[in-house]
Parts: sequence; C-alpha cells; structure tokens
Amino acid sequence: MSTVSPSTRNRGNRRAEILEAAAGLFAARGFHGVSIEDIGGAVGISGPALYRHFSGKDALLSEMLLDVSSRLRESAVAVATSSPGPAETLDALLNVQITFAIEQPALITVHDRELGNVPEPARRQIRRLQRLYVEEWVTVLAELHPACPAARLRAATHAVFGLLNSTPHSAGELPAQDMRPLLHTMARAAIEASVNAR
Amino acid sequence: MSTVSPSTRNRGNRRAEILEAAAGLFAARGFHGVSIEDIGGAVGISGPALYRHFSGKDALLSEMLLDVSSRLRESAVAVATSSPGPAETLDALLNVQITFAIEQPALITVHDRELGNVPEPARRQIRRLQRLYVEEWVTVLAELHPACPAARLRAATHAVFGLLNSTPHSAGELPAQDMRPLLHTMARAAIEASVNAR
DNA sequence: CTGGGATGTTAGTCATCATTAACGTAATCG
DNA sequence: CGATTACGTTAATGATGACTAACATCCCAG
Repeated sequence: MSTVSPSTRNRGNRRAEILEAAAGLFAARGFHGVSIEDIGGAVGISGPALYRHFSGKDALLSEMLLDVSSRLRESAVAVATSSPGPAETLDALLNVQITFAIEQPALITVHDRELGNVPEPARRQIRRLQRLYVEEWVTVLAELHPACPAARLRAATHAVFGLLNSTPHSAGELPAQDMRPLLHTMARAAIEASVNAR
Repeated sequence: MSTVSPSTRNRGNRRAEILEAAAGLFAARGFHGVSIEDIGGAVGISGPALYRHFSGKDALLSEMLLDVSSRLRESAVAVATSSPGPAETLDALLNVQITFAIEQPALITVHDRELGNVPEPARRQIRRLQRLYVEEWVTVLAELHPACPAARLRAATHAVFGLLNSTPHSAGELPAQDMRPLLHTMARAAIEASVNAR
C-alpha cells in the first residue's frame, strides 16, 4: 500500500487553503496590495509560516495561475473529445466557463489580471495553456462557421470571455440560478451575431 | 481680462500628461506595482516632482477615476437627451462605450480594477457616477423592454460592459476598424437575447 | 532690476514588506 | 526510546517606496 502519512494527507489541504485565501485577497486588492502577513492571517497562521508551503510570494501566484489555466484547458479538452458534434461542444464550453466564473470568481479575476506579475519560467507556461484554451474555442467555432476568418473568431472568443467573466463585477445583482442561463443565452447570441456579421 | 499666466496655461497639460502615463502604468502593473519614481520617469521628470502637481499617489488615482467616470456619465446623459428615441439612444450608448474602450484601453482597465484603492472621500463619488452611468443604460433598456425585470437588465448591462471592455485583452487581434462593428453587433445581439430569454 | 511663484532636483526619513534565522513542539517511525 | 520531519513562532535584515526638506532655476510682474 502506498503509505500516506498525515503530513502528506494534510499538506495538500493546507496549501489549497492558502491558495484559496490568497486568491480572494489578490482579487480584491491586487498582488502587490496584499502582504505575506495578510495571507497568513487569513488562514490563521502568521506571516513567515507560508514559507513552509511555498518558496515565496511569486511561487504562490505562479502555482495559482498555473492551476487555473490547466484546469480550464483540461476541461475544454475533455468536453471537446466527448461531445458528439461541434454544436454540443460549444454548448459544453460555455458551461465550463460559466461554471468557473460563477463558482470561482476570485480565481477568474486573478487569472486575467495578474499574469504580468508571474516570473518568467511559469509565465510562458501559463500563456501557453491560455492560448491552448482559446484555440479550443476557436477550433470549435471554425468548424461551425468555416467561412469566418480566424482572427474574427479569436476576437469574438475574447469578447465572450469578457462577457462571461463579468460575473465578479455584477455579483449579487442576480442569483446564480438566474445568472447562469442569462449568461449562456447572451454569449450564444453574441457568438451567432459575430459570425454572421456583414 | 482674466490674466492667464503661462504657468496656468501649462499646468493642465503637465497634469494631463502625468495622468495619461500613470494610467498606462497602472493598467499594466496595478496601482501598488507602480512607484512614484516610475510615473515621474515616464514623463521625463523624476519622482518627487509629482508632488508639485498632485498631493499624493492616492490623489492621482482618485482624480483619474473621477475623470473617467464623469466623462462616461456625461456622454451618456448627452446622448440620452439628444436622441429621438430609446432605440437610437441604446445605439449611441454602445458607441460611447466602444469608442472609450478602443481609444482609452488603459483608462477603462484601471477604471474597473482599482476602485478599491481609492480612499474614501473620492470612492463614494466615483461609485455614484458609475451607478448613474449604469442607470442610464438600464433606463433605456427598460423603455425598450418594459416587461423585463430591472435586476435582469442590470445584470445584462454589466455583462455587456464586460464584453465591450474586453478590447484591452484582445488588443491586436483585429484592427480597430473591424473591432468596432464587431463589438457593436455582438453587444446588440447579447442584449436582445438577454431580454427575450425564457 | 528684483522678488516671488511655479517647477524641478537631490538627499533624507520612516514604514512596510519579503525573506531568512534561530528556535520550539508534536507526531511518526525505526 | 530517540531522532527526524512537518509546521509554527518570533526576531532580524535588507530593499523598496511614499513623502518631506532644502535647495536651484526660470520667468513674469511690479
């Protein structure tokens, strides 16, 4: 049997707990607006204890963004390979992004604001994953609308991300139960229009 | 005659120059990621010289956001009072926001990220202007679709802002000449859909 | 002229902050 | 048992950064 020590068992939890707290703080005040002390305090430990779990503030951010972009990308790939056709894939991609935006608003916020503060080794990898995620969308859209130039599809995809990721800004306006179909409908309509324009 | 000294004549220019440079830096690295030295350096003067023009870093940010939100709000009011009907008003509001997003991406970015770093006196005022701007949109949408609950219209408005403000993220994907009608079309379609849903 | 305001400059000052050091304490494992 | 490991703690330490002080310049008004 793989011996699972309590330390091994707990370590992941602690790390996850820290990452979650940090995401909330980063989203609210920005990377440089949050101190190591703040993050520690948010999980009940104090300042330098963080260094038992992460090699530094930068590494913490890197791991956070790497994790988000991998998860998004993986979900997209999973959805694309298991859907019967492009129309269903697009639908599923919308659901993936909407779920993420509604359930992890802080992560989404940090994800598209703080890439500039990630140091170079990780930065490239995150960018790569983001690019692959976008390409997943563009590929599906291209299948559905072969006549539309890729540049336009890419621009439309970014615009749709902006629409879907607006959730953090309009928090509380509408219950998630209503927000979800609203976003889906709006995004679908926006995509249709983008592709038929002119 | 009102005596206009050269100092008076130049002061505004210098201040505007500083505000513009600061907006770019804040958009790229976040408020706390930019130093007074950085801002000064960007306009060819060095660090503490900024205090001849602004009482501090906070005041600089306050003025920047106050200016943006007033301008948006004023444009919206102007457009609303001069349009023949709600359909034309909505169209004009779209154009206002699109123009702003395309021509001043840095300001738009700072505007919806850094409110949290504005100290209290100004913060309330900026929030007020932002709220009034949103209400301008909601009012027009309500005229066009009286059956739709206001909460949904408000959520849809925020989503459309997210869509339109995505420009900074997809910079360079498409020339502004193509981006403009694309955004207009997508936003219009999204609004229609939001209001007809269910 | 000449004095003062506007606008800069450089050298402090004082906080804040990331990071490291030195040091406990439990629990685990041999 | 005994020692290693995982996790925390509280003091440095060293940078960086906002803001202030003290000191030039330039230019216009009287």
